[in-house]
Amino acid sequence: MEKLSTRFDAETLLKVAEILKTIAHPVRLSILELLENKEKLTVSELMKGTGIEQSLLSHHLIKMKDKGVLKSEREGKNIFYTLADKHIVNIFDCMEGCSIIK
Amino acid sequence: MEKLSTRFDAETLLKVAEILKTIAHPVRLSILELLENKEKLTVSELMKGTGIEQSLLSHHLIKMKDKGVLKSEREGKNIFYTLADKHIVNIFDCMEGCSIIK
DNA sequence: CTTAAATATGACAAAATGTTCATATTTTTA
DNA sequence: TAAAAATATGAACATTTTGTCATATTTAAG
Repeated sequence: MEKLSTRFDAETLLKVAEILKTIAHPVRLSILELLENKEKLTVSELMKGTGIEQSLLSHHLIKMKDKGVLKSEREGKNIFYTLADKHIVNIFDCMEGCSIIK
Repeated sequence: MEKLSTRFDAETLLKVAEILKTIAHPVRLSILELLENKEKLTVSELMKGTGIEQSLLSHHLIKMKDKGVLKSEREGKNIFYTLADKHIVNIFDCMEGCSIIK
Protein backbone atom coordinates (compact mmCIF):
# COMPACT_ATOMS: atom_id res chain seq x y z
CA MET A 1 0.00 0.00 0.00
CA GLU A 2 1.29 3.45 -0.90
CA LYS A 3 2.33 5.77 1.79
CA LEU A 4 0.06 8.78 2.12
CA SER A 5 1.87 12.04 1.67
CA THR A 6 2.57 14.55 4.38
CA ARG A 7 3.58 17.98 3.34
CA PHE A 8 3.80 19.32 6.87
CA ASP A 9 4.96 17.49 9.94
CA ALA A 10 2.75 17.25 13.01
CA GLU A 11 4.38 20.16 14.75
CA THR A 12 3.93 22.45 11.79
CA LEU A 13 0.31 21.42 11.39
CA LEU A 14 -0.18 22.43 14.99
CA LYS A 15 1.28 25.85 14.35
CA VAL A 16 -0.74 26.33 11.20
CA ALA A 17 -3.89 25.32 13.05
CA GLU A 18 -2.99 27.74 15.82
CA ILE A 19 -2.63 30.65 13.42
CA LEU A 20 -5.77 29.82 11.51
CA LYS A 21 -7.71 29.52 14.74
CA THR A 22 -6.37 32.89 15.78
CA ILE A 23 -7.67 34.67 12.70
CA ALA A 24 -10.83 32.64 12.16
CA HIS A 25 -13.20 35.24 13.50
CA PRO A 26 -15.04 37.98 11.61
CA VAL A 27 -13.72 40.81 13.74
CA ARG A 28 -10.14 39.54 13.55
CA LEU A 29 -10.39 39.12 9.80
CA SER A 30 -11.76 42.61 9.57
CA ILE A 31 -8.75 43.88 11.51
CA LEU A 32 -6.40 42.10 9.15
CA GLU A 33 -8.24 43.50 6.19
CA LEU A 34 -7.84 47.02 7.50
CA LEU A 35 -4.15 46.48 8.17
CA GLU A 36 -3.71 45.11 4.68
CA ASN A 37 -4.32 48.59 3.32
CA LYS A 38 -3.07 50.82 6.06
CA GLU A 39 0.20 49.40 7.41
CA LYS A 40 -0.34 50.72 10.90
CA LEU A 41 -3.47 51.74 12.76
CA THR A 42 -4.23 52.82 16.29
CA VAL A 43 -6.77 51.05 18.44
CA SER A 44 -9.08 54.04 18.04
CA GLU A 45 -8.84 53.87 14.29
CA LEU A 46 -9.51 50.16 14.42
CA MET A 47 -12.53 50.84 16.61
CA LYS A 48 -13.96 53.05 13.91
CA GLY A 49 -12.94 50.71 11.14
CA THR A 50 -14.48 47.66 12.71
CA GLY A 51 -17.25 49.22 14.76
CA ILE A 52 -16.21 47.14 17.73
CA GLU A 53 -16.27 48.29 21.34
CA GLN A 54 -12.93 49.21 22.91
CA SER A 55 -12.47 46.44 25.43
CA LEU A 56 -13.49 43.65 23.13
CA LEU A 57 -11.31 45.00 20.37
CA SER A 58 -8.40 45.17 22.77
CA HIS A 59 -8.90 41.53 23.71
CA HIS A 60 -8.87 40.55 20.06
CA LEU A 61 -5.79 42.61 19.31
CA ILE A 62 -3.86 41.27 22.24
CA LYS A 63 -4.68 37.69 21.41
CA MET A 64 -3.52 38.20 17.85
CA LYS A 65 -0.38 39.81 19.14
CA ASP A 66 0.25 36.96 21.57
CA LYS A 67 -0.11 34.48 18.76
CA GLY A 68 2.40 36.34 16.62
CA VAL A 69 -0.03 37.66 14.04
CA LEU A 70 0.21 41.31 15.01
CA LYS A 71 2.84 43.60 16.49
CA SER A 72 2.31 46.82 18.36
CA GLU A 73 4.27 49.86 19.33
CA ARG A 74 3.40 52.82 21.43
CA GLU A 75 3.60 56.32 19.99
CA GLY A 76 2.63 58.83 22.62
CA LYS A 77 -0.89 58.31 23.75
CA ASN A 78 -1.61 55.83 20.99
CA ILE A 79 -0.67 52.29 20.28
CA PHE A 80 -0.21 51.30 16.69
CA TYR A 81 -0.86 47.79 15.53
CA THR A 82 0.74 46.30 12.44
CA LEU A 83 0.88 42.92 10.74
CA ALA A 84 3.75 40.85 12.06
CA ASP A 85 4.02 39.20 8.66
CA LYS A 86 2.26 40.63 5.65
CA HIS A 87 2.01 37.23 4.04
CA ILE A 88 -0.85 36.39 6.33
CA VAL A 89 -3.28 38.45 4.27
CA ASN A 90 -2.66 36.21 1.28
CA ILE A 91 -5.32 34.13 2.92
CA PHE A 92 -7.82 36.61 1.57
CA ASP A 93 -6.79 35.91 -2.02
CA CYS A 94 -6.91 32.27 -1.17
CA MET A 95 -10.42 32.43 0.16
CA GLU A 96 -11.60 34.69 -2.63
CA GLY A 97 -10.89 31.86 -5.04
CA CYS A 98 -12.98 29.45 -3.01
CA SER A 99 -16.51 28.81 -4.16
CA ILE A 100 -17.39 27.68 -0.65
CA ILE A 101 -17.76 31.25 0.52
CA LYS A 102 -20.05 32.41 -2.30
CA MET B 1 -10.60 61.44 7.35
CA GLU B 2 -10.09 58.71 4.78
CA LYS B 3 -12.47 55.84 4.66
CA LEU B 4 -10.85 52.57 5.64
CA SER B 5 -11.05 49.98 2.93
CA THR B 6 -13.20 46.89 3.06
CA ARG B 7 -12.43 44.16 0.60
CA PHE B 8 -15.10 41.82 1.93
CA ASP B 9 -18.52 42.73 3.25
CA ALA B 10 -19.60 41.62 6.72
CA GLU B 11 -21.48 38.62 5.46
CA THR B 12 -18.54 37.34 3.48
CA LEU B 13 -16.20 37.84 6.41
CA LEU B 14 -18.55 35.67 8.41
CA LYS B 15 -18.38 32.92 5.85
CA VAL B 16 -14.63 33.15 5.58
CA ALA B 17 -14.32 32.98 9.35
CA GLU B 18 -16.64 30.00 9.38
CA ILE B 19 -14.54 28.09 6.87
CA LEU B 20 -11.27 28.96 8.56
CA LYS B 21 -12.67 27.91 11.90
CA THR B 22 -13.74 24.64 10.35
CA ILE B 23 -10.28 23.75 9.12
CA ALA B 24 -8.27 25.31 11.95
CA HIS B 25 -7.46 22.06 13.69
CA PRO B 26 -4.42 19.84 13.24
CA VAL B 27 -6.44 16.72 12.44
CA ARG B 28 -8.65 18.55 9.96
CA LEU B 29 -5.64 20.08 8.28
CA SER B 30 -4.07 16.67 8.11
CA ILE B 31 -7.20 15.36 6.40
CA LEU B 32 -7.07 18.15 3.85
CA GLU B 33 -3.42 17.49 3.26
CA LEU B 34 -4.12 13.85 2.54
CA LEU B 35 -6.94 14.74 0.18
CA GLU B 36 -4.72 17.20 -1.60
CA ASN B 37 -2.72 14.29 -2.95
CA LYS B 38 -5.24 11.52 -3.17
CA GLU B 39 -8.49 12.94 -4.55
CA LYS B 40 -10.69 10.50 -2.69
CA LEU B 41 -10.09 8.47 0.44
CA THR B 42 -12.22 6.20 2.60
CA VAL B 43 -12.66 6.75 6.30
CA SER B 44 -10.48 3.72 6.94
CA GLU B 45 -7.71 5.13 4.80
CA LEU B 46 -8.02 8.43 6.56
CA MET B 47 -7.80 6.62 9.88
CA LYS B 48 -4.47 5.18 8.85
CA GLY B 49 -3.28 8.41 7.32
CA THR B 50 -4.11 10.51 10.33
CA GLY B 51 -3.78 7.95 13.09
CA ILE B 52 -7.07 9.11 14.55
CA GLU B 53 -9.67 6.87 16.14
CA GLN B 54 -12.75 6.06 14.09
CA SER B 55 -15.43 7.91 15.96
CA LEU B 56 -13.49 11.10 16.41
CA LEU B 57 -12.42 11.06 12.79
CA SER B 58 -16.02 10.61 11.75
CA HIS B 59 -17.03 13.63 13.80
CA HIS B 60 -14.36 15.71 12.12
CA LEU B 61 -15.30 14.52 8.65
CA ILE B 62 -18.98 15.16 9.16
CA LYS B 63 -18.41 18.64 10.50
CA MET B 64 -16.24 19.50 7.53
CA LYS B 65 -18.89 18.09 5.25
CA ASP B 66 -21.62 20.08 6.99
CA LYS B 67 -19.61 23.24 6.53
CA GLY B 68 -19.14 22.59 2.84
CA VAL B 69 -15.45 21.79 2.93
CA LEU B 70 -15.77 18.09 2.09
CA LYS B 71 -18.14 15.91 0.11
CA SER B 72 -18.75 12.21 0.52
CA GLU B 73 -20.20 9.36 -1.47
CA ARG B 74 -20.83 5.79 -0.61
CA GLU B 75 -19.27 3.01 -2.63
CA GLY B 76 -20.28 -0.33 -1.28
CA LYS B 77 -19.17 -0.76 2.26
CA ASN B 78 -16.97 2.31 2.13
CA ILE B 79 -17.55 6.00 2.13
CA PHE B 80 -15.20 8.15 0.16
CA TYR B 81 -14.47 11.69 1.15
CA THR B 82 -13.25 14.34 -1.28
CA LEU B 83 -12.57 18.05 -1.22
CA ALA B 84 -15.66 20.05 -2.09
CA ASP B 85 -13.42 22.71 -3.60
CA LYS B 86 -9.78 22.04 -4.30
CA HIS B 87 -8.91 25.70 -3.90
CA ILE B 88 -9.11 25.29 -0.16
CA VAL B 89 -5.72 23.63 -0.02
CA ASN B 90 -4.10 26.78 -1.40
CA ILE B 91 -4.12 27.77 2.21
CA PHE B 92 -1.16 25.48 2.66
CA ASP B 93 0.91 27.44 0.13
CA CYS B 94 -0.26 30.53 1.84
CA MET B 95 0.86 29.40 5.26
CA GLU B 96 4.09 27.99 3.97
CA GLY B 97 5.10 31.51 3.01
CA CYS B 98 4.37 32.78 6.50
CA SER B 99 7.30 33.18 8.83
CA ILE B 100 4.91 32.98 11.76
CA ILE B 101 4.78 29.20 11.54
CA LYS B 102 8.54 28.67 11.47
C1' DC C 1 -30.29 -14.91 8.15
C1' DT C 2 -26.34 -14.16 10.98
C1' DT C 3 -22.16 -12.04 11.36
C1' DA C 4 -18.50 -8.91 10.33
C1' DA C 5 -16.77 -4.60 8.43
C1' DA C 6 -17.19 0.26 7.80
C1' DT C 7 -19.06 4.26 9.31
C1' DA C 8 -22.33 7.41 11.82
C1' DT C 9 -24.69 9.08 15.89
C1' DG C 10 -25.74 10.89 20.37
C1' DA C 11 -24.87 11.85 25.12
C1' DC C 12 -21.77 13.59 28.00
C1' DA C 13 -17.66 15.90 30.36
C1' DA C 14 -13.85 18.83 29.87
C1' DA C 15 -11.56 22.51 27.81
C1' DA C 16 -11.29 26.57 25.05
C1' DT C 17 -13.42 30.78 23.34
C1' DG C 18 -16.14 35.06 23.07
C1' DT C 19 -18.32 38.79 25.40
C1' DT C 20 -19.42 42.09 28.90
C1' DC C 21 -18.45 44.99 32.54
C1' DA C 22 -15.93 47.34 35.79
C1' DT C 23 -11.51 49.00 36.73
C1' DA C 24 -6.50 49.80 36.01
C1' DT C 25 -2.59 51.90 33.52
C1' DT C 26 -0.16 55.16 30.78
C1' DT C 27 0.42 59.40 28.58
C1' DT C 28 -0.81 63.97 27.48
C1' DT C 29 -2.88 68.30 28.39
C1' DA C 30 -5.05 72.05 31.03
C1' DT D 1 -1.06 68.04 39.72
C1' DA D 2 -5.76 66.86 38.31
C1' DA D 3 -8.44 65.46 34.62
C1' DA D 4 -9.02 63.45 30.09
C1' DA D 5 -7.80 60.32 26.35
C1' DA D 6 -6.26 55.90 24.80
C1' DT D 7 -5.65 51.41 25.84
C1' DA D 8 -5.16 47.14 28.76
C1' DT D 9 -6.64 43.91 32.28
C1' DG D 10 -9.25 40.56 34.81
C1' DA D 11 -13.20 38.32 36.54
C1' DA D 12 -17.50 36.29 35.50
C1' DC D 13 -20.37 34.03 32.45
C1' DA D 14 -22.41 31.87 28.30
C1' DT D 15 -21.31 29.43 24.24
C1' DT D 16 -18.72 26.48 21.40
C1' DT D 17 -15.48 23.04 20.58
C1' DT D 18 -13.08 18.63 21.63
C1' DG D 19 -12.76 14.10 22.77
C1' DT D 20 -14.64 9.65 24.58
C1' DC D 21 -17.63 6.05 24.88
C1' DA D 22 -21.29 3.20 23.90
C1' DT D 23 -24.46 2.14 20.45
C1' DA D 24 -26.78 2.39 15.90
C1' DT D 25 -26.84 1.86 10.85
C1' DT D 26 -25.63 0.10 6.46
C1' DT D 27 -23.71 -3.03 3.39
C1' DA D 28 -21.37 -7.20 2.11
C1' DA D 29 -20.09 -12.02 3.00
C1' DG D 30 -20.57 -16.55 4.78
